[in-house]
Amino acid sequence: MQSRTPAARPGRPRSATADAAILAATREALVELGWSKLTLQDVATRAGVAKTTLYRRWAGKNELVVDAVAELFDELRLPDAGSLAADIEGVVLQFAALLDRPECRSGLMAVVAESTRDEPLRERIRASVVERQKRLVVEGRARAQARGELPPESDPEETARTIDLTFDMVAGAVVHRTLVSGKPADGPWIRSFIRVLLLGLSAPA
Amino acid sequence: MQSRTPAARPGRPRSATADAAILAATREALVELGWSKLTLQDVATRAGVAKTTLYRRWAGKNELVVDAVAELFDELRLPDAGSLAADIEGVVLQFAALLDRPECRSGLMAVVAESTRDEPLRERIRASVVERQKRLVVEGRARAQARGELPPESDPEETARTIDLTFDMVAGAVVHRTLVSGKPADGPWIRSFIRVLLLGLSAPA
DNA sequence: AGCTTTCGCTACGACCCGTAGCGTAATGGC
DNA sequence: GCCATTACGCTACGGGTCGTAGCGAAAGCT
Repeated sequence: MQSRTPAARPGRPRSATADAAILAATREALVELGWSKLTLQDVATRAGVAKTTLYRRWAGKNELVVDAVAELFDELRLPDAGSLAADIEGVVLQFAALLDRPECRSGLMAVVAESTRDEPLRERIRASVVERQKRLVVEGRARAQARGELPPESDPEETARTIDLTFDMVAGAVVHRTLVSGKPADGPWIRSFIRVLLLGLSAPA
Repeated sequence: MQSRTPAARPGRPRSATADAAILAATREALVELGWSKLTLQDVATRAGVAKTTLYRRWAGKNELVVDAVAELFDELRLPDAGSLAADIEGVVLQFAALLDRPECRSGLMAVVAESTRDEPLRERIRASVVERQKRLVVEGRARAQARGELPPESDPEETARTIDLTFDMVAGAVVHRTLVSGKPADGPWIRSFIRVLLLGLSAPA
């Protein structure tokens, strides 16, 4: 994602091993210390590299944590469970498991908070974390429409709005349940959530 | 909320004026600096008090910011607009306006992130911010059931679960839309959100 | 008055930040 | 193989914040 110049430059290339060690050390420090007490000094020591190496690759703590957390979201997959409700349940279970990991809990919300006053950081989060999640919504929605479980749409703008709305409702509810209410997004909760999402609050129990 | 001892202690009482000045200065610093660059040094100077006074009243930055932000949530009211959809729209509009204020954006998410590794802080947020919002859901739900817009429930445990779910879905969606997706929770968005919330995604357009 | 608590002020050691400079290691171009 | 170029480890630095301690003065309660 850095650019289209994989190795066009002369000179000694950057160590990919160091990159992986630094990101792993960052997650380790997030687990033990949390975001606010995490220092680049400490991360460098854990990773076995010099502090200056960190500053050569990342602008600061925020960018480093975004990259470290973003790797976790690579694991998200959309299972084909046969029905829309089952597909959503599968994805949300994975998402809830991610939010259960301490390196994700403390890191993700912190950088989102920072991104409210840092537009480049917001864009970095959008590209490496949010977009990866939203793609699952797009695929799941396409499948459901093909199965006739969701009403089709013709207007592309209306479709984009519906996808955005669905994404904000699903991700927002799970995040709020987990991090604000502080209760687990487990199977029973997810199923009642999906019922409301698909049928609405007005539907009888 | 501190205890049942309003002025039972002898000696010089704490200055209520200083309290208000400190909380206002905290919000001002949040707007100008954001959470991560906010220092208690700076807040004390803005408020015209000594730094040591801050440490006598608050354990640290997190607790101070929670109290400063919590005051903003006092403004939330549940208007009686005649229908459930209109009531929700009124509340969500207020909530979106709150999240539009920079002192709220940067402060609220940051302390929520911190609360993932600080149980007392989580409880402080729950009591002074979350509970205040949830009460709006409880009232709105009661009104809607009285009007016959929502199915009644007999099991009190089931009722509590439904209220929690509704709260997480509403607050989560608005927060995610505003802070993660970075788009405004304006009138059109709110109305399409309410449609899905009440009728579900399966409902035809 | 006398007691108690708060307040402003100063000072302190500890820590982290972000950068600079140096010598050395590793690679690509010739 | 040689050289230019870049990455790396290391050390050191000024500047800033943290959280605490100690002091004398101020302000309220009884």
